Amino acid sequence: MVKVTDDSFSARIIAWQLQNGRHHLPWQGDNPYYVWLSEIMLQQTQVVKVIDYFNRFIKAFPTLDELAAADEQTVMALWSGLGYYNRARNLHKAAQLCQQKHNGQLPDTMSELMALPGIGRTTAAAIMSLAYNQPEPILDGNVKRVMARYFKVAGEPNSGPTLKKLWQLAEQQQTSENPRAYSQGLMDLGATLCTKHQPRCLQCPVQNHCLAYQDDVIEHYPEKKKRSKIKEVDLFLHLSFVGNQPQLVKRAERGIWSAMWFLPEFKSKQALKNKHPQSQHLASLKHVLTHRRLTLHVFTSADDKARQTPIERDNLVTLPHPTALTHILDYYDNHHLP
DNA sequence: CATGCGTGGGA
DNA sequence: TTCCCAAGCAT
Repeated sequence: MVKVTDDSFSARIIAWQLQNGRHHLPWQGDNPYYVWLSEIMLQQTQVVKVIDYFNRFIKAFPTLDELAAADEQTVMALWSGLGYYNRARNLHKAAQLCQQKHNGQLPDTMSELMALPGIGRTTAAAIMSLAYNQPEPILDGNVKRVMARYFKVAGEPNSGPTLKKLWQLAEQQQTSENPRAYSQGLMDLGATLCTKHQPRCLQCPVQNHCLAYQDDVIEHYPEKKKRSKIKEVDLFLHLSFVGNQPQLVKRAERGIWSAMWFLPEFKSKQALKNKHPQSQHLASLKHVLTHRRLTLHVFTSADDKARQTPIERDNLVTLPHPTALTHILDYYDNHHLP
């Protein structure tokens, strides 16, 4: 079955990856723990942002064993600022399950991987191909974009029928030749050449057979994602201090910033005023999430405004907290220091 | 199948 | 300013 010339899609992707792809990302290699951790961090997040978090994380937890042995607060604290915090909780749970069920190792089959919390088909397939070099097709945002253009796949990319087509195409193109380079190549291509805006088609290794390129409709594929309506939400928050430390409470297990430490929240201004009659309005800050547009109405006690030193934040290093907390504290410092 | 779940950067 | 979305998954 030796082909003299292999002009297939996968062969071109692999050749391009080996020559032009990324080879020095800190998680690249055959360490399944590194690959897994990076894949979780990279869900809906960009590489440039993940690198620092990844390096800090493996410094604190160099192995799966050490992650499993850590307490959840420490794990989540290292996730602070990265968003989608249930990823961190699921990661920690999954590490403990690996110890209970898989002798402390990350499993190497699709079904076992997908049985772990936080791992779906794409993440499992990424681990299979990148860590174990097994031929398993991935379909992340990059691959969806590449496939949708190359094969001119119409339809909203996350709708059932379109997803089915894209998965079929991903399966058809999958190769057993060099699964690691192939998966990495698809992602590298999507991230560096086949970008959403201004794709660099002239440098693309599969430009010759790309249907969207041939018809000059690259910018129309894939279709735009359907977006659910963003709701406006008002939060009423109370900022107080003991010494220089902001007083925080752990949020509920469900909802936005679940189980994260934040300012005490009230259902209304009236409820806040009832509990803290002396408090005064400090500011109303906007904070936008994917599906919510938050207005953070922050109230603080009059006496607090006499503070002359910056807020003590050392305790925040070990407390899981959302970025919004940092923004509020920054605002306070910027308006109350001499 | 629709919705919930962060954040920051680019156009 | 506003919109879009980046290596998705759970419910």
